[in-house]
Amino acid sequence: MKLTRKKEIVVVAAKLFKEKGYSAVSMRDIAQQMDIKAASLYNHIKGKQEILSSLVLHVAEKFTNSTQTITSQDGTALQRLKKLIEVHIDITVHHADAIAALNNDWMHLDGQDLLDFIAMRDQYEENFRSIIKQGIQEQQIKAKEPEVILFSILSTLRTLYLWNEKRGKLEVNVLKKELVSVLISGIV
Amino acid sequence: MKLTRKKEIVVVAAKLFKEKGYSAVSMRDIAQQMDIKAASLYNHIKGKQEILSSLVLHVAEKFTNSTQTITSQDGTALQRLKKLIEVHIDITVHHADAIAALNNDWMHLDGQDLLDFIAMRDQYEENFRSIIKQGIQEQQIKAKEPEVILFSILSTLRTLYLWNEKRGKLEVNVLKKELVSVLISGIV
DNA sequence: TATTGTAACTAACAATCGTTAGTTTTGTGA
DNA sequence: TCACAAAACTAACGATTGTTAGTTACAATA
Repeated sequence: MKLTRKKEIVVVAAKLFKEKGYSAVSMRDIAQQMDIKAASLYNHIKGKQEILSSLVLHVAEKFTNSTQTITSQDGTALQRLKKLIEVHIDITVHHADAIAALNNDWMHLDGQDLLDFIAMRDQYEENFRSIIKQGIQEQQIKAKEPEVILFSILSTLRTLYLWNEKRGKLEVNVLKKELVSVLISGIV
Repeated sequence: MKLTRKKEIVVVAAKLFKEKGYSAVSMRDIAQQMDIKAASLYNHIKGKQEILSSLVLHVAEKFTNSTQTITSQDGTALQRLKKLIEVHIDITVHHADAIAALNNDWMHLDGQDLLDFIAMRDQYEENFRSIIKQGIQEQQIKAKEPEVILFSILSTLRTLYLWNEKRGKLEVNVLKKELVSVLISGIV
């Protein structure tokens, strides 16, 4: 595996991107965090853009593939929705920093990477939307504005990465159970 | 009102910050959008930092004051929660761009501005948390983990600014009603 | 008309940015 | 021990950053 050092860079960069955003983090910042000089980074990566795109596209694929798998399998809308929330939590717990970049820095991708990202994001949303519409049609889900439901669940899931640190003692399985309950059944 | 031109700058900057983030927007970008040169901006503002802080602190105060007012008034937890959601929607509709900066660029504040912001944010969250705990105590709200409930509602409200453009045809009052329903009663 | 304040301008500054070229150190396998 | 590749280094580049100094255009007021 020659990839070891490159991955190290990406992981370190992700942590810095999460704190200050892609644009506010310099190559010298990343290098300093690794105790090397900025120029040395270029022995392992092509440039700053490559760090961002490996970071963002990799985790974007995970999300898109997950929704794709779920929508292609059997199940009621509610079963699918529950599965979707759980998968989202799993990915978030393991890739919190990358998700920060996905949420906040995707617009700094360029060229084909940007197009690819947008395509994946749209497909992800569309899969999510279809599950909700299916649920409304099957009368498992209230006939509210589908976009309001989509938005409120999606916002919560997307921001989960911020909250993961403070999660602390809360077990992942407890979090899954509670969040599924809150998002689906409400709080009253 | 000598403030006219300054406010113009802040408004223009806010729109740019929303698209690319504070760090990726240069003073020359802002100036170009106003059809003047970058140096001319300094006839009206002290620097880039001042743009950010007027933007962020102003709207942060609105939020903190709102929750403060609500928690100081009479009402059940659910009534307060409903009011909180509605107020949040109102502020978001009128200050979407500033909220983008508040969400994504607050960490680029410096000195006292940063401390003030964090204090307001903490106070806001604490007010929110106390309402939920009150609701659980009064058995109006399910005895779930308070932090999970707080987090899921707060995430949705904080990300609302992103969704405000796509809201389009949806009336504000309809949005309020639907969102209150979804966040409190769930979707089933 | 003369004056004054506002708001624009040009030009330039030091600092920092991502990146490249060329060189030296380091570790590994023959 | 020697050779080679991996990975670090120094030095520097052109571009861009936020900002300052000094000057000019223009409108309102006295």
